[in-house]
Amino acid sequence: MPELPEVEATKLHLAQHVKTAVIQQVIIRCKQLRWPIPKHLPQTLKNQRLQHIDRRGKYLLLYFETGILLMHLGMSGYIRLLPLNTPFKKHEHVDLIFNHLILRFCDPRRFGAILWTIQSPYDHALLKDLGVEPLSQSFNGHYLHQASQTRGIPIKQLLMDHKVVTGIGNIYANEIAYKARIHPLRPAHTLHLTECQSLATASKQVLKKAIQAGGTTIKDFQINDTMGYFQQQLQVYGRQGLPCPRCATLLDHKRLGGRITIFCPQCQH
DNA sequence: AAATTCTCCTGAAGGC
DNA sequence: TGCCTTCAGGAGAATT
Repeated sequence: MPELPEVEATKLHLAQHVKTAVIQQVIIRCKQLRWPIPKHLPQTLKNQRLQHIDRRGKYLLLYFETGILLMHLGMSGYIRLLPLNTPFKKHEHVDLIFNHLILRFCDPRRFGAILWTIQSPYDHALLKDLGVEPLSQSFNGHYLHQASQTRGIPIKQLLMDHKVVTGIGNIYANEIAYKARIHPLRPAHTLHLTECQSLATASKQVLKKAIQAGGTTIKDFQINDTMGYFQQQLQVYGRQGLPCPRCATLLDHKRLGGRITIFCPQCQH
């Protein structure tokens, strides 16, 4: 599912192929995503040039001349760039048709979003309370330690709290805790500064590596809903009951707020 | 304020 | 073979 690395890879992909392109037409085949897609979008976007593409957390920001298109991929969303006149399939809900290709938004489970805003996007209700970017310098051991002090939830859930640090979902939270050798169920306020530093460092390493893997995949236009960009590199996610790659102890798992949490009972403390 | 639960949706997987 | 039921998950909204 798309987390920060997949969204970042998508952003780079779009920047490479559709930046400065002009929209010819917008087709909405299904408008009911997480929220309804604004009805006026085809009319508003027609003939507008895509000026800039950005990312905040898991949100893609497409800057046009009169406003910004906010896109979120939810948990099953993906974007494909296709030749003009490519027939659509099931779940391919929206086409932004440029003069040289189609930007096609697909999302089987429809937890994604496509919204339009004319205000500063960082003042938008969905973005204004987001925490720091995990790859920025602001995200470090001190910051995480500070944020942990008042929280009793498991540290893994804190890593997934987008008001603290944005863009980390279930898969990468598991991977990060594993890499840092921190037990994901540890109450946040029990973590020492050095442990928070390990988590911050591990976060950057895991996410950067995943972005590279995603970028490689996307370059070949292989992007689709079944291919995991980072799947080959996952150490714990989806591997419950299998041996820990570090010490061969069988990986344990627990449900945490509805999310599967996998860890090595031996080498994560 | 912080934590928990509910909600949207579909496809895959498992049980009988 | 086929029809259930369960689950997975992002994250805002509603509750506790």
